[in-house]
Amino acid sequence: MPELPEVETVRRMLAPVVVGRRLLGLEHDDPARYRGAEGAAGRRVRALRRRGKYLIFALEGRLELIVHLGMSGSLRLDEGTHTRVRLEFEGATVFFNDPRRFGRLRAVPAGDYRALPTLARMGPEPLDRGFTARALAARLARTSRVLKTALLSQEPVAGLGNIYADEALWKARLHPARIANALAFEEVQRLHRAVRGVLRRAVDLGGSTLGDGAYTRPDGEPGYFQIEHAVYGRAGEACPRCGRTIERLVLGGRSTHVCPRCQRR
DNA sequence: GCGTCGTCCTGCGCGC
DNA sequence: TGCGCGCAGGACGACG
Repeated sequence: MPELPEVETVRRMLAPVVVGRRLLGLEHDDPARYRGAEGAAGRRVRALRRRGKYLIFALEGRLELIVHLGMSGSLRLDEGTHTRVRLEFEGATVFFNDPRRFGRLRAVPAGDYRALPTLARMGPEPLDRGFTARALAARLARTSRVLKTALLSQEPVAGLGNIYADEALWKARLHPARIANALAFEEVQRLHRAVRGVLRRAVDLGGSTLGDGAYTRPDGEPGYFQIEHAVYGRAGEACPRCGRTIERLVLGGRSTHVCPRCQRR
């Protein structure tokens, strides 16, 4: 499923194709789901940005086309079997492929994210220089949720989904059911390092491509970070750090993977 | 204001 | 082989 590394990979590949080009039109057959996205048509793309898991087409006239890939969405340069939206640019067509229809497209005035509360409340970009352990600690201190749920909310830090939250917590040796505002600063520092390390490495490898959800890059090629997953999707296998069997539990309704020895409550 | 839970949607794997 | 069921997942609105 597309999280920060996958969305960043898409952004890097798509930017040379669309930036500077005019979005001529936008075709879809689901007005309820993609309502308002047509307002983006006719405008030139000034930049293609990413904020957390959101792709932001910055258009002329201070408008933004916001794309969230949901759990199964991809932006492709070839038509797939589940194309939901066709974005016609000058000289190129981009296909929004989304089997499970969890993805969203929306045109909004630049910076006006009232209709997108998660984007409006989004925490700092983890790979930015300004993202420090202190900043993470301050945001974790605001909530009494368990760590896993807190991280998935996008509020302590942007861009983590189920895969990278599990991987980062394992790397930081923190149990996902720990209470966010009860961490020692030294533990927050470990989490801060782990989040950045995991995401940087995943961006370098083009993200994760798993059988289910089947994220691919715009050119149809897979990412390779799944080969390095330590715990996600590996219940029953040996922890790569200590050899203990990895367990699967459910937190906040999401499957969660832990090493019971490395990650103590 | 905060946290939790149900809902959206569809492909896939499993059991019968 | 074929059918039906349950699960997976991110964001968001409803509710307590």
